[in-house]
Amino acid sequence: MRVVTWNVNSLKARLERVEGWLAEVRPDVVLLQETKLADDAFPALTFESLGYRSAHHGQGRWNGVAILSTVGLDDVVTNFAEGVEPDDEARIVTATCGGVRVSSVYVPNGRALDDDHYQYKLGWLDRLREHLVADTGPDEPVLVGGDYNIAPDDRDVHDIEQLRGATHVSDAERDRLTALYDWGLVDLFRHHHPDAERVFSWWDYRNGDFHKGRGMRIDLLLATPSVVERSEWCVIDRNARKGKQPSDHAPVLVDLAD
DNA sequence: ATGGTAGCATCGCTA
Repeated sequence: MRVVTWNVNSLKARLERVEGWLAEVRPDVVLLQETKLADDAFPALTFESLGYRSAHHGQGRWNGVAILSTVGLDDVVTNFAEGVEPDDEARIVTATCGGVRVSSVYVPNGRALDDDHYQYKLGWLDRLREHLVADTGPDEPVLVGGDYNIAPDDRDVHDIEQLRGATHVSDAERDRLTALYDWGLVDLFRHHHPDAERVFSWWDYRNGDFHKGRGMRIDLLLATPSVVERSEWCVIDRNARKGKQPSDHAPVLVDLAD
């Protein structure tokens, strides 16, 4: 079973590229972020024609997350699970696909450490943990993938000194990530590439950052131990960031043994 | 120190 996460930065602007990539890579489960679509504008029929069932949680204009699956799509939960304060924005959707409880998450950016949006980000990450406690357990097969807008450690950014005092690398954000690890999640890319440095999943459109190798690894596939054990391989498809009208994020892939 | 690009939707916001 091949599972991927990809922040597409507008599914409307990216649909052709996404379709082409799906035809080439043939993932079984696809976690999308930043669809920027209302639910009634989500191209479910397009994906159906490619063999995918889908669940979308959108609001139009901004945010929006989706799950596509060829291996079943059951018990869909939009927003946080029952018992967790719902979020005003469309940033999480959860479903059971091929026996794995998967979530597609789009963690708030944070903007700046002194911005209210940063407090929203920290609170959102607290609620993500509460969601996991309410929805499932670490002994279950769980995979929470998406754009976390956090670089887990200093090897996951191009130049840590330049980023001091910025979001994505602050202690408080990384503490929230650690809380998810403490619950039972493991960073699959880091698990498979313990020594990797400067391998990124996002590059700013500006300043030719992609071509200069200046990015961050902020798109993560986090999984519980039973999924980690089944994982054979985890990569970031940097090629998908190339060419005309790319998303500013590259997809992250994992293959799970049956 | 600033502003650079992209998407959506306006004449600014978000990233």
